[in-house]
Amino acid sequence: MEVCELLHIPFSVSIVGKDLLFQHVQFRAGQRIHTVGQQFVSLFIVISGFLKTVSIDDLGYEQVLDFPMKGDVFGADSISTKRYSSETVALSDCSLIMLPFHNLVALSHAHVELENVICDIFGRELLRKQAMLDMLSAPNAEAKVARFLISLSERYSESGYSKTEFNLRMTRRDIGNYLGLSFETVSRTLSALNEAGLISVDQRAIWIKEPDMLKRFCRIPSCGLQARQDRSGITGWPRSAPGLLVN
Amino acid sequence: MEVCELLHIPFSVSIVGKDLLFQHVQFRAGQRIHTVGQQFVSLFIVISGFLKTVSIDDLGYEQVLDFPMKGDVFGADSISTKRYSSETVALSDCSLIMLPFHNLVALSHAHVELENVICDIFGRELLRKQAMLDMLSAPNAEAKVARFLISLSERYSESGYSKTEFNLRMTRRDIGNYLGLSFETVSRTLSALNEAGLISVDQRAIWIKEPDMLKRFCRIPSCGLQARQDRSGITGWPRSAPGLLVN
DNA sequence: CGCGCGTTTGAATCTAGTCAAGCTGGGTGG
DNA sequence: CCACCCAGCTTGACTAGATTCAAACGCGCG
Repeated sequence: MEVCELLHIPFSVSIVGKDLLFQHVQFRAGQRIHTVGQQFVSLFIVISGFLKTVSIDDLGYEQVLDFPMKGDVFGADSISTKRYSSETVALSDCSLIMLPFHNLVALSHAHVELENVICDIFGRELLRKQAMLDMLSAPNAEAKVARFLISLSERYSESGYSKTEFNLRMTRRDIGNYLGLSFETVSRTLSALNEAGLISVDQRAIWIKEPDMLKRFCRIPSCGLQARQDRSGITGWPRSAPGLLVN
Repeated sequence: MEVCELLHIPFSVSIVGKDLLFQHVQFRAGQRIHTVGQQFVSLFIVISGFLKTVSIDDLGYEQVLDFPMKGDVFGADSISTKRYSSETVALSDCSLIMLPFHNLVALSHAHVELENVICDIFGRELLRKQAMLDMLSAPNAEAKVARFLISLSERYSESGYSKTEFNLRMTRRDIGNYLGLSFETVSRTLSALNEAGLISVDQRAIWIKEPDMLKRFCRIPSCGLQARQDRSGITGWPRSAPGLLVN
């Protein structure tokens, strides 16, 4: 079953042939898959292409929430509200599978082995949000951008692309909005990482030259400054490794 | 059924009497409910008391994720990983209900009307994370703290406490870590809001004097500066209300 | 009473935001 | 085919706002 394949979950033979329940849909770059306020009907799985999902508050301010790509599920954050709370736009031509949530629930009734597929989808969504929190809570701009690049790198490699060379599909502005930075800062930070020899940047093209170095930047700011989390409550110490003190 | 009551969800008579499946547990202030790496067995519902959940990365850096209180469910972010990815500590004496996840799943098999209880729990968790993202993505310290206070206020009022007068149960340091600010900035910002007459602060005691004013601070910085989201991509315009432009 | 933790407040520093100017590359129309 | 345009990107200069370091105060507790 194609769906299971994309999600990397095991599937049993009993459900082979149910593919017809879920239809494929194609979108061109720039098209909107769903909009805010629209009634929630289905989840989407990305087969190919790149997208961005944006929440828009009552005052019209936008906040980029995610950049779905191959194998990702989106729309899950609207399950509880029954209406989409965000909109997602195709950044490139892309093809998706629609998973009408109703069908999914029905299927999981009929096939007990699918029970945890729903849990799994939710779990993914939670992990996704957690990852985003990690980026936003990074100590400074360098760490945020570094984490963003590492995260992209890992997701690309999971989808079978190169882990070290890829193209950014979104604008600096989108990245900045996503990370809570101005787009100038994103641009400057990329230049700085380039200058430092950790990566190579040419417009949208990224080449991660020193992944390990870059990973170190995810925590420790460049100039040897303290990481921001030093401020965190050290309540609950000592931890398992008593030798390693964060301060 | 007490569980349903706490979660504000309807319950049918068919499940009355199943309470015994879920046991109550008490904790004293400072005790740890679960720790990182421990095997995931159950969710917890807060009956009374206040807690904080903290994630701890491989380097020992802490990040406050949540401050659960009456009616909140915690532990849900560990369902997919099978191990707790965070730890939660009691900030005051508190009593909880344990919901062994396995039992919950079994129950939902037996009683179809419970089907969406699980969805509901996940939905709450997603909304919680979204709320946290909103705070972290706020344009500046004032907005973050204002949103934090408003959010607390709403949660208190949902639990039957006063919406305008309450005690902070966590330290400035915890708040700072949660919001991505230094604890000095938190303290200063509270003082500034106090000075401005919007709230009254005395150590842990908070009194929200001008809720509406405070809510305005959630978006618009004090000195009439631009909101940070101005930077966001304005891709996808025009929106439904073409008159309202964010810029 | 004195110790320690949490809090407040001050002063200096520095990061990231803002404003502005110039560059690049892709697409359009003359 | 070339010139133009425009959105996106880069870079510089200045500044507002947050962090850092430091000192002092209040409060609870042994």
